[in-house]
Amino acid sequence: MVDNRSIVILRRRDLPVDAESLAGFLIGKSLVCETAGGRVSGRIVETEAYPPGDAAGHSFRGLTRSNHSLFLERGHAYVYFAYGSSHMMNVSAERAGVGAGVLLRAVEPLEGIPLMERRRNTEKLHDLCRGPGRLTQSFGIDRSLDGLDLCKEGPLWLGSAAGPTGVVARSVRIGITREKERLLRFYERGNPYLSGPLRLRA
DNA sequence: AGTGCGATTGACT
DNA sequence: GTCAATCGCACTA
Repeated sequence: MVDNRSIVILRRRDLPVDAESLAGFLIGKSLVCETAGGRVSGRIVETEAYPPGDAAGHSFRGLTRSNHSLFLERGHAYVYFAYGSSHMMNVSAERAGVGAGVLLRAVEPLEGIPLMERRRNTEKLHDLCRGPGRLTQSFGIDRSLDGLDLCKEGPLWLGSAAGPTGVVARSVRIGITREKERLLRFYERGNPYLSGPLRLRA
């Protein structure tokens, strides 16, 4: 069972200074969004690392107007808009000036489920936060939160684990064409709220 | 100024 | 399982 009162903001010094380590570290931790609409939160159950020099990463071609948040000190939000329909959220993952991120791919809904249902226009618990575009929709995350410090009080922050974390497994990343063989996707084994094909959930 | 392409989703066979 | 919608951005000229 989950106890919301035990969730506290993660301190930056607790975050590993490395995309791959951070991606594993974030499994089981909390994501909390508090806006005018209300408070929603969930348990991070699936992430992907996009380390420095990774040809699949958005920082690969260097600093640009839209990807600058990836180059912020670890623990900042990088939010971008893809396919004309979906926002995706990353956590910047290295020291300042180095471009790297951890993509949040799935979250287990905890608080604010009715609000998530309205934003997603479905009452299927499974489909609320399963997938990078879906979880940002449920949480109300868009480009206005790009660059936000997630280790600080504010509308969006990272919290400690609200309960025990299961076995963390890894696999290839989903939906990319370059460096597709690298095992940089992390997930809580067997969790029912994971995205991706069944064979990548066990 | 024009072009091509996604770290996806939802609808459909 | 397949497939099209959709648009911001980087790249070419």
